[in-house]
Amino acid sequence: MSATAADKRRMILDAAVRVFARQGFNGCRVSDIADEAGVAYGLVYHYFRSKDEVLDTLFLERWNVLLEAIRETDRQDIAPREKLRQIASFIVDSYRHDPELMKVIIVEVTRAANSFGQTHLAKIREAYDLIADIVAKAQDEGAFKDTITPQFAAMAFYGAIEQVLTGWIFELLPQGEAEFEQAKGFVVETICAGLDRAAPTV
Amino acid sequence: MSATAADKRRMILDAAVRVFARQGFNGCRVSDIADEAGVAYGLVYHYFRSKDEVLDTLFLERWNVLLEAIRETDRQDIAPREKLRQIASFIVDSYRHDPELMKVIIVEVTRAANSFGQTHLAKIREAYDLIADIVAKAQDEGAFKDTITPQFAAMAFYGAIEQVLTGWIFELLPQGEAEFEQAKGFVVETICAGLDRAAPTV
DNA sequence: CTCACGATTGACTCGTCAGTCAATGCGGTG
DNA sequence: CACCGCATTGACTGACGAGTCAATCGTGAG
Repeated sequence: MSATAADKRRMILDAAVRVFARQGFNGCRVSDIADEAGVAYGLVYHYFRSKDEVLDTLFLERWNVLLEAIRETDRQDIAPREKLRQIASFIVDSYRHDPELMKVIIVEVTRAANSFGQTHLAKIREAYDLIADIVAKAQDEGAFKDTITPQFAAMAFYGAIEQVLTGWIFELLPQGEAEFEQAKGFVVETICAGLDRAAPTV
Repeated sequence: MSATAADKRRMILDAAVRVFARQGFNGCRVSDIADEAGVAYGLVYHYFRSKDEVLDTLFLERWNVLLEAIRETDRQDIAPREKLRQIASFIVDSYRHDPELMKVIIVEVTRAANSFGQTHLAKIREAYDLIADIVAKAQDEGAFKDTITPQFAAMAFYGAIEQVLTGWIFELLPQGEAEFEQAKGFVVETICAGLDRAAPTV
């Protein structure tokens, strides 16, 4: 029994991740993806309308998982700091599990968001808004000080994590199991200390 | 008297900033740059070896200014927190002064270090290292706690700022004079509170 | 066994651009 | 004025690569 239809589609997506990570979205040919997947050129166009749609699909697939993870975290009855820790954890684990996919999402999609559809921007904004909501709620409850707007806090939080991933992606930071765990703690410790009510407001 | 030779080169660079910001590096033609500059197609190749070299030049020009600003800040005999504040200030002001150029640098270069020469990575790393040095020195002096490695701290700091700029660039955050000033304070307050010795280590 | 239909193939088309180059303009110099 | 050398022009070329499509394969139903 050979690969079924759905499998081929998956193979193309997985191959695309490797190719995009290696050569960049603009630096690769559709034929590179087909070759990497061990599939004929035309089959890519059987499953996807265009090269763009392949990238879109990868992004949406993963980003929706992230959004769901954030919502799930927010549903729990735990301290705001713990929520942020779970989110940081999830993102770092996503990188640990599939660094190439995260590289594509961080490096290629942001750039693409510029040129193609605003669709992605809306999705990305959803994540920021969810994080901002968590911060806003924490401020209402008095857990976080309210001298920083939730929007800025969300940006600082997400930006810090993303930059650490970027450091790993471009080998500007050493990476390994120890660093992954360390990073979760560092990011949350740093950002939350700054947001915490107990922190001195300078 | 019409524009001199050096002026034309400058005009091409300035036009490139506008075009790259509007259409992205990959989404524009060299002829778009020439048109925007009000100059013949071939002249671009008189001053630059290739389309890539135009982007390279823009990036290096600006990044070297940033590096010099960081070094100058570090030379002063002021508290580490004040140093970070000056750096954040410089970056935000760079955006205020020329948002299109910063957009190009952040979106097309920093995030594209992948496809682009590794040359840029070395330059980018220099900035991170300078910031990390400031943090390391602060830890030695006991001003910052040493539970966070200087490298991570540098990433968190730079990442937080860059993400705020990205928010402005993609209109995910409101921008204006007030926001620019606010942002400087927020980023430094948040990150430094987390790094400060006085902050609770969780 | 045969038909039908989706899966699969890869050669081909067709537009798009980066980069070239021969021709022309123009300011300075002797 | 005559000449030189750099600045400037824009039509042209050659490569490249996204997307098309007609032909072939494989399989499940009748």
